[in-house]
This record gives sequence, structure tokens and C-alpha cells, in this order.
Amino acid sequence: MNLPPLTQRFVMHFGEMGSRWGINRTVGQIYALLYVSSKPLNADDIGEALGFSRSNVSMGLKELQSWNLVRLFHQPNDRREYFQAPEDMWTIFRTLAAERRKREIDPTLSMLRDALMEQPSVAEDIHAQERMRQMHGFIDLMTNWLDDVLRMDSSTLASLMQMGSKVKKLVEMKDRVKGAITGKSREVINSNSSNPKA
Amino acid sequence: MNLPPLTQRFVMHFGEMGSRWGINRTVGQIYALLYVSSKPLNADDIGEALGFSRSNVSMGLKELQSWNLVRLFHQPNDRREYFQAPEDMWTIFRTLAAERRKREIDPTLSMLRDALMEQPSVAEDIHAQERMRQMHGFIDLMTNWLDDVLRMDSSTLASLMQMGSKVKKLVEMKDRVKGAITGKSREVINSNSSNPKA
DNA sequence: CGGTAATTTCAGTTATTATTGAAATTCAAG
DNA sequence: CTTGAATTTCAATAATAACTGAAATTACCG
Repeated sequence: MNLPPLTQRFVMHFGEMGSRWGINRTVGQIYALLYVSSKPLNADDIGEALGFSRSNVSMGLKELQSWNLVRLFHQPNDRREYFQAPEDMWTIFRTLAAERRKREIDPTLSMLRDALMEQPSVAEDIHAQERMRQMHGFIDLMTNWLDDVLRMDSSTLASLMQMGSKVKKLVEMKDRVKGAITGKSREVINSNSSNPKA
Repeated sequence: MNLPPLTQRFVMHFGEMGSRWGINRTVGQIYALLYVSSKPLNADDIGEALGFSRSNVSMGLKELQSWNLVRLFHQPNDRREYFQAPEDMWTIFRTLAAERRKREIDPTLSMLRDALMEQPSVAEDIHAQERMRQMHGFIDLMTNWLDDVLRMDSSTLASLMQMGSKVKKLVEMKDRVKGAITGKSREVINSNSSNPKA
């Protein structure tokens, strides 16, 4: 492997972190390389840059494609397949969220749903089912919320996140204002609004 | 292993999902068992219930303790150690978020921070560093947001999440109202508020 | 249609991780 | 302290997962 220093550090780090992230070293390094690369790479480029066998690169790319983390291109007058990683972090995040949800959460949600439909046959299972109900409720809340917010566009999402816990104050304010306008002068607020649709 | 049917399904499922979640079968099953159990269990109980060797259970419990996912108890007149999993899903979620962040995100954030302080020596690395800046910015936004919202209490968080993307409308409303009161009758809203502190 | 470059598959091998039983250590009660 | 139950460590083994090179397949060009 002969990569420039910063690229090399990044690639090596992704290789090492791979196991914690549930991918193998090869996949981690290939992804890292594609992510920082300024141009699309073909499988030979990748294999040579990282010192992996051609077949290993092929498997790694297949894996990354199954995660929707890389895109396939063709260059004019070149039969080889070129790969690129999407650049926008929000796009990457949405992809990761969707894939991890599908692989790591949905099966559990479905198992829990099934288990909650059963009639427990012994005392132990009555308690167990109640615990499963808790878990199901929580995961359901979380995933529905995620669905909901990921439908927003990225810039909106970014500003919401920058607000952090300030949204809480906003909700409190809403409740107060709602009380206020319900109680008395709704028309005052509307007439002062810069947005007449309000 | 001789567990009641629902418990068994839950335990088996956690064992199978373990590898996707970055834990091994033993750890997954032990956690599942503790989570649904109505009483604390000792290592022998666990080993017998799941058919694992005593030493395997010991290692699994050590792992779960390192994740802060189980608590250790002592029963009167019994030297053995008893284990329980916290019941509240929000507590569990906060623990998981904190631990996964520490293991799976912080090291990368720190690598990126270091890499951003370097002076790229070749053109390739200039581009690579820019990509790292993007990634760092995104992760930083996400983790700060998470820190921020996890500081809220669970019921607040739950209601915020139930609102889902409605918070977006709320932010828009805030901006309109802010425009309105800045422009004209701030005192009207305040005087109508049910909360005088506003 | 061949021919050939590119990619994928797969059986065999290597490397890593999980699991065990025996030995060592810890710990509390007498 | 000493004893023995409880827990942990650890070296050996079993089970999984990663990786390779050769063979097979695919896909494009003339």
C-alpha cells in the first residue's frame, strides 16, 4: 500500500474500527478509500492501493453495494466498473440508518410483535411478555420518530439539531401561546404574522 | 435449556442477533434472559438455563458489566453474585448510546480531529482532508445534539419524539411569531400567557 | 458468434473469535 | 489465619469469519 499520509491514516482507522462497526477490515478500508478519493476507482485500483486480492475486493464491493454505500459508474471506453461513495454526509447517514434499521432492528421488532400476540402459558412468561411489551413500545416510538424526522430535508434537520434541547423550550412556549390565543386574542397574533397562512 | 416458550424465543432471538449487534451469542442470550427475568439470577442459574459453561457465563457477565447493561446484587446469606438488567428502556437506551458512542464514534472523532490539524503534503491529501472535515462536522453535530437531548428527562423526550416532524412546524411558527412580536405587539402575547415567567 | 478482459464464485487455507475445563485466585465465614 | 465455595483466568480446542488463487461466468468488442 502506498497512500498519502492523511489518506493512509483514515483508511487504516476505518480498517481497525470495522470490527466494532460490524464490517470487516477489507470493507472498512475500501469504503474509507472511496470516501476520500477525488475520483472513482476500479477494483484493481482498490486492490493495489490496499494490498488485497482481487477476489477480496470484489466481495468487499459487493458488501458495500448491499449497504447502498457505494455507487457504480462506467467510464467512456473502459469496460471496468468504477466505484464512488456518495459525498453528502446526510445522504450517507440516511443510508446507514435505513440499512441498520432493516438489519438490526426490524427483525427484533417483528419477533416482539409476534411474541406479544401469544397467550403466555406460565407465570414466568407473563412477566417476560410484559418486558417485551416495554421494549416493543420503546423501539416502536424510536423507529417511528426516526422515519418521521428523516423525511425532513437535511437543512431543516441540521437546524433542528443545532437547536438541541432548545426545542423543549419551544414546545413549552407553544403550549403557553396556545393557551393564550385559545383564551383571548387569537386574531392579534394572526394579524401580526408575516405569514398569512398561519 | 428449559425455558418457558416466550422467554425462549426472546433469548434465542437475542443470541442470533448478537453478531449483528456486535456481541456474541452468549452475551446476547445472557442479556435477554436477565432482561425478561422477574428476579435476579446468579451465574449458575444463567449457565444452567442457557447451557453454557460456568466460565463462559463469567466472561459474558463481565462483558455486560463493561457495557453497564447489568447490575450486581447480593442476597442476604448468600455469597453468590446476582445480576439484574435495568428495567427502564430509556435507561437502557441512554446506556447503549453512551457506550456505543465511546467505543464506535469517539475514536473516529478524535482521529479526524488530529488529521484536520495536519498540513496536507500532496494534492490527494488536500481533497481527502476536506472530506474528513465534512465527516467531522457531521459527527460533531450529531454527537452534540445527542448529548444535548439526552440531558432532558425521559418523559420530555418521549413527548418530543411523539411530535415527530411536527417540531418543524413549531420552529416555523416560532419564527413567524418572533417576527410578529418583534414588529409590533409583544406585550399582547405576554399579557395573555398562562405562565407569567415568559 | 468467438475471443478476451473483467468480474464473480468457491473450495481450500489462514486468521480470528468463542467456548471450555482445569487451575489459580478471591473472598467471606468460622 | 484456614477453609471451602464462588469467581476468574488461561491455555487448549472448537467454531466462525476472512482471505486467497484458480476456475467459472459474465459481458463487451470486433
